[in-house]
Amino acid sequence: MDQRTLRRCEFRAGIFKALAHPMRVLMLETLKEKPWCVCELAGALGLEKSVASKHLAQLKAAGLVDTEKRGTLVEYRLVAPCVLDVAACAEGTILANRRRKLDIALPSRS
Amino acid sequence: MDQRTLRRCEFRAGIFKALAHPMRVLMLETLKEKPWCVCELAGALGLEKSVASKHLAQLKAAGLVDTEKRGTLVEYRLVAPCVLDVAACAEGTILANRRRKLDIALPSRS
DNA sequence: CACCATGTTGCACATTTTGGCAACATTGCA
DNA sequence: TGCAATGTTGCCAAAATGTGCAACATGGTG
Repeated sequence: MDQRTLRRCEFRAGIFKALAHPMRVLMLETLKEKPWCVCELAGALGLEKSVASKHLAQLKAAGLVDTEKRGTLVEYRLVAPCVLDVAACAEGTILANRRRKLDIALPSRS
Repeated sequence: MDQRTLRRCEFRAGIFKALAHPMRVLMLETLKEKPWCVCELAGALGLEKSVASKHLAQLKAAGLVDTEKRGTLVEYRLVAPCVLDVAACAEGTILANRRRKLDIALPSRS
């Protein structure tokens, strides 16, 4: 409960908050392949450009993506690919545990 | 942009949303050592018991923790420890990248 | 049974987040 | 210079979230 622990939890919660939206997860997965500019992402995902820009700004504030200006457009690229691996790990663990509980609840299916 | 991809992103965003609060992150880190009941956690973290219960309910709905009734109290235990490793990985990557950018911006410090 | 400890739920209120629209800034080009 | 393309920001309304308090449910004990 010391201040240092609280700071760490706030920082990590901030990272997770940036990931806590389906469209932002989808954006990161899209950026995994190659950098995209805002209008490309907005078009591919069916978003208003302002909405896409705001989502990307949140990801950037969390340090998950970075930008590079190229003339009149802004390229976003993924910084921390490990968060996507983590998402896959968590999803796998949670689904496996959910299945395990169902097997216990319904043993007749064995 | 197919439905299957969208479902996956929604599921993962749901996991991250459950993690997107400092107190819930702290709860998971606390549960890493051993199972705790609600009143113990509430007391240790300085929370109303109702608040602690609601946070834990969110973690349980996301599949990150599980419960076991022991008489009049309810024990919560961690299901997916990998999310804590993910948090550490992401934090490390982000902080390293942040430092790298500062070094580029301020090369005189080398 | 009454009583207490533990958890959960309902409600009200404040805060935060989200999406859409318009306005503005910046860059490239004719 | 004017104009078009790209991004960002400001504002607002709707939706979601967080917190505290009270009420309720459940299980153990005298």
